[in-house]
Formats: sequence, C-alpha cells, structure tokens
Amino acid sequence: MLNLMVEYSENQLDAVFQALADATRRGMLAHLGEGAHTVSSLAEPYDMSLAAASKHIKKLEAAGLVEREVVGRVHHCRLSPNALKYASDWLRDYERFWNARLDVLEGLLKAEDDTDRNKGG
Amino acid sequence: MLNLMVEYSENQLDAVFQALADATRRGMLAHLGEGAHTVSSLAEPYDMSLAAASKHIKKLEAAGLVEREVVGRVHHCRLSPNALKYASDWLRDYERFWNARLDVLEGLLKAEDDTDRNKGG
DNA sequence: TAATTATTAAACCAAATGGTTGACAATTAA
DNA sequence: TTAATTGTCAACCATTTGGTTTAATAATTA
Repeated sequence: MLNLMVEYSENQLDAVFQALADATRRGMLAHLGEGAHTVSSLAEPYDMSLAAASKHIKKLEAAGLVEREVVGRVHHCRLSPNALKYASDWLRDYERFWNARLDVLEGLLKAEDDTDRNKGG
Repeated sequence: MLNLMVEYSENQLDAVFQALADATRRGMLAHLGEGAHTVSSLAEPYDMSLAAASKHIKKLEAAGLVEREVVGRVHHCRLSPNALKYASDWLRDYERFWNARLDVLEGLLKAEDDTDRNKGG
C-alpha cells in the first residue's frame, strides 16, 4: 500500500526526527540558517555547559543535519540540508497519501449526507 | 531573522517530532492511512504486548496525530492530519529559508570559481 | 450472573536522554 | 615557555522511554 512511495531508512528517519524533537537543537539549526557557526557561538545563547551544547551538535551531526570542519582548535559547523530534505520528503509523501484518503472519506460522507437530505426532504 | 516565518509552538513541535521518531509509531500512522483501526488491530503487526502498543497510540494522540472514538468497548483510531501538517509546514519553512541561504552561498562559490578560471586561463 | 473481550492502569526494569563537573589534548597568544 | 582558549571525553546523576507483567475496568455474550 505504501509501495508507491519512496523507501525510507527507518534508522535515518529515527535519527532525524529525534534530532528535531528538541527545541535547543531546532534553535541551533535556525542559527545555522544564517551561516556557519563555531561550537561556542552555537552554544552561547543557551543556559547550559559547553559540553551539553557539544552533545546536541554531535546529535545533529549524527542525523546528517550538520557538517563540521575543524580548523585549528575551532570547529566550524554548517547546515547540511540533505537529511532535512529526507524528513521533509517523508512528511510530504505521507501528507499526499493521507490527504487523498481523507478526500475520498469526505466525498463518501458528503454523498451520505445528500442521501439523507433526499430521504428527509 | 525567522520573523518572516510562521510561529510554531516549541511544545507541539517537540511532541510531533518525538512521536515521529519511532518506527512502530510511524508504522501505525501508515496503517491509519488506510482508514480507521481499533487499538488491537493497530497493535497486531507488532511483536509487543497490547499495553505497549496502547502506549504508542497514546503518544500519537498526545501529539495530535491521531484521534480516538470510543464505541462500546472498542476504541477506533483515525488519522488527524493537522499535527502532521504542522510539522510538515515547519520543515517546509526551514527548507525554503535554508535553501535561499544556500543558493546565495552557491552563487558566491560559483563567482569565486569564475574568478579563478579567469586568473588561471 | 458468570465468562469473555477490549483496553487501560500500575508497578517495575533496562537503556537512552539531557544535563552536570573535572580532566584532558590541541592550538594560539603572551 | 607559560598561559589562555576551544572543544571533547569520561564519569556521574535524574528523568524519560519503551518494554514487561499483573491487575483493574468496562462492555458484551452466554
């Protein structure tokens, strides 16, 4: 039934959605939308230790949402939108699929309603 | 910088992405795409207790992805695509935002490349 | 009324999560 | 060389997660 749809790796979807399920990490992604940031600059807005922020970034990296380039002692992070597209495509696929089903359902309900009206009228 | 974008509730995004970050729950959503299912029928494909499946369904419900109608002793679950649209819209917003930034970056890199070619040629 | 069915609730467990601190390695600056 | 900066690692802690099992509850059926 889902054979029409692209196949997605469960593990990758797990990792991406899990990474997105945290406001700190979503905030970091938003900042990375402006351009590359170092680990400390990404951590700065948050009321947590650098180590904690570093863990968040590692999780974004593991999900494929962020890439890192080490220059000297500074780690530059930038967005890597492929994984994001992955999740987005999955959602879009499901939305299309479900909306189609719901349209059918809506049509059936409307038809039923019309029948009722004719009976009652 | 994100002021152009719709505002999203962090809690709702947490709940939705968290709900989507599990293959069992994504599978249940896929089955619900076919139409309504009872709790036991949703649980049937999975190698886990009914209680465990029931917890998954509760989480989908809490995220607003699933609605439940109790008829006698059976609980009928159906898709409620609003929350899904919520997450999908968020991703789409970010994608647009990021792609715009990346297009600029790509343009800059291309321009640089052209300069190099002129220098080198 | 008693048994069966559909589902949740409660108590428990192991593993994962999100945080802390302190030590460490590497790089840069004085 | 010494000191400061950038970031990770390891150990630890409390809470959440995803599962179990054993009741409990509510609705049907016999």
